[in-house]
Parts: sequence; C-alpha cells; structure tokens
Amino acid sequence: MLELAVLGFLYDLPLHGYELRKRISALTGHIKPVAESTLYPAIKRLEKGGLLARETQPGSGAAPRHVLTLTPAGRAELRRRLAEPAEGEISDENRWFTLLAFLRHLEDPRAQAAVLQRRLDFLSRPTSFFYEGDRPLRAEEVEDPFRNGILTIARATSRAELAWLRRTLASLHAAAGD
Amino acid sequence: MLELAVLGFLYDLPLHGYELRKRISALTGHIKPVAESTLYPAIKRLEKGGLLARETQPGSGAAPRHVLTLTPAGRAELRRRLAEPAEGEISDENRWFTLLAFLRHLEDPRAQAAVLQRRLDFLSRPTSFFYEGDRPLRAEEVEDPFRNGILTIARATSRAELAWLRRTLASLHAAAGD
DNA sequence: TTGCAATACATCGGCACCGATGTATTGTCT
DNA sequence: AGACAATACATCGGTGCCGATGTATTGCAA
Repeated sequence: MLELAVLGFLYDLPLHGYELRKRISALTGHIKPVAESTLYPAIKRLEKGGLLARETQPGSGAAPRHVLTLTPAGRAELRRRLAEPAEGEISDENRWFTLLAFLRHLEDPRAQAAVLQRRLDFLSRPTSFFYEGDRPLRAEEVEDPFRNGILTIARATSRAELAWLRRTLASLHAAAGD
Repeated sequence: MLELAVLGFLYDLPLHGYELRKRISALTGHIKPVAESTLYPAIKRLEKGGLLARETQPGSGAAPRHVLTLTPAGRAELRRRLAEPAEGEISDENRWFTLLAFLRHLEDPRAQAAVLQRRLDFLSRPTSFFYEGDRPLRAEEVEDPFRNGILTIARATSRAELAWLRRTLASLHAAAGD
C-alpha cells in the first residue's frame, strides 16, 4: 500500500521524501497515518530495487533535499502492480482505494476495466461477516444491533460501489470501442 | 485487530485454536485472511500476558486440542479495549468493524454509546482523500473517474453509517433512560 | 532572545505478520 | 490400498512497521 502510493505519486512528478509524506498523509492519513520511520525505509527499499533514483539538491529547506525520480523500471513496476494487483488489493477497501487513486496511470481502458472487473467479481460473491453453518446471514437475521450495523453499512457500501463499477465499466468499454 | 477478535470470541465461550481460526476467518477472512502462523503466536502472547488459559484436552480430533478460556484479567481487558479503543480502531473501517462485532460485550449502553459517538465524530470531520491546498475536494470537482469513484463510494458509506449511528445512538440513549 | 513549530532527513530496537515447512491423526473418496 | 483433504498444532526466518530518538536549519511568535 505504501510502496504503491510512493510509486503512484512519483509517476506524475519527482518529489522529495517530505513532500511525498504530506501527499500520502492527505490521501490515506485520516484512515491510517503513515510514520516517517516507515516511509524512509520504504524509499530506500525501492531505491535499492532500482525503481527510483535520488538526486541530492542542497539549499531551500533545512536538511538537503533528496529529490526522488522513478526510473523506467519503476514506471514499469507501477503499471505492473496496477494491472496485476494481489488479491488483498482487491478485497481490502483501504488498499483498493490506494490502487484506485493511481489507476489512471494504466492508460489502456481495457486494462483498467479488467481491474475494476476483479473488484466487481469480489463484491458479487455472496459473503457475509456472520454465518449460520455455511449459510451467510442477512442483516435482518442478526439481532445484535452492532453486528446488524456492520451488515447494514457493508450492504450500503457494496450497493454504491457496484453501481459505480457498472457505470464506469460501461464508459470504459465505450472508450475502448467494445 | 487479531487479538481483539480472539478475546471477543472467547468472551462468549471457550474454544480451541483451530475453531477460533475458523470463526475469525468467517468474520474478516474475506477482507484480510488470517494466517495460522499469526494466530498461534498471538494466542501465546495473550496467554503469556495472563489474559487466557489453556487446558489440553486429548482425544476427539487429530492433535490434542488446547481449549482456551479467558481469565478474569482477559475479560476485563476485552472490556477495556472495547471501551477505550485506539484512534486506529475508530478510523480504520476494518478494525472498526471488528470492534463493532464485539461491542455488545460492553453491556452498559452509555459506554456503548460513547464508542459510537467517537466514530460519529470521526465521520463528521470534513476530510477528503484529495485536496487543493488545504481545501478538501468534493467528488464533483475531481475529474479522474477512479478518484471520483473513491469519493463517491466513501460518501455513500459515510451517509449510510451516519444514519445507522444516529439511529442506534438514539435507541441506546433511550435504553439508558437519557 | 528564548522557544517552538515546521522542514528534512535518518537510525535503531522491538515486535507483529507471513510463507514455508513439519508432525500426526482421522475420514473420505477412488 | 493409496491419495488427499481436513483437523490441530507448532516453529523459523525474513521482513515490514512503528515509536523513540537524533541532527540540523529556518522562521515566527512570545
């Protein structure tokens, strides 16, 4: 999730770590804050993997800035991660949102549609948080008001997202000329 | 999140690790699968902390079962974690849902209401995933269809959850005689 | 002028998580 | 008879995450 965000933001333009941190905080910070002690090692990892290069730029701020630029390998890697997301990227809303935030970088509407389709398939599978044996329970069958809330909210989210997915898939298919 | 689920399930009745795993998988497994190699160390941790006790029960299955029971300290700890959740439990939907799944164990409707109120406050804060300077952008202002989707879906979820929160808070206050 | 917040980076130790792998038994399908 | 899934636990190495802490500068407010 973190690495995807780093690659995603740098795909647009080179940034230094601190600026990157502010952008990631704005994107997902209200849900799950990003610690500096997580970001800087992540940058180092990506650098060691040849996905980004750093150029030290003195002046302007306090400590010398390290401006980070994606290498061609880094650009390819972002596109790969967007086109072939792990199952967790599809099922976990937090990670899915991060992926969505950068999906435009995939350019090919067919590839974008394929990713949305995976999320649609996931949301279409009949799953619940609560079961009676193997049978998923509906909200109406759950007496506990808090567990009922989980199902009520999840259903509303699912409905809204499915509608959006279908709408967006239609316009992507139109764009691709299908 | 994992520890909370363990404590939550055992609050109802003693279970062995394997059964615990199945219940946790049913609860959150479709979002984020739980690995055995994460569960067993977590059980050990809680045991070492004096929150649960294990009783070896031979027979029945394959390997001898370790039936896990919450100690009084474990029961108190669950109530404490439910009553005083960390900020991440409030902001992260996955963790919030886990908390909701066991909030009934808190019994006192006033304490339950206080927790729901924290979530309501969080959802009421004007935040976005995208900003222009400091100003949060509305869905209508975001051209990228995927980022627009994030805001559209988040708004629908938020609306549904706020309605549920207000409804449930009202009935909790009624139950508490406020 | 003293102090604090913001800018900008970095390290370290502890710990949680996970995939891989191992052990052993029961039940079922072929 | 043999294969395989399910039951039931456990360990180990690698790695990512995080809080605490450190360094150094700029700029604003008390």
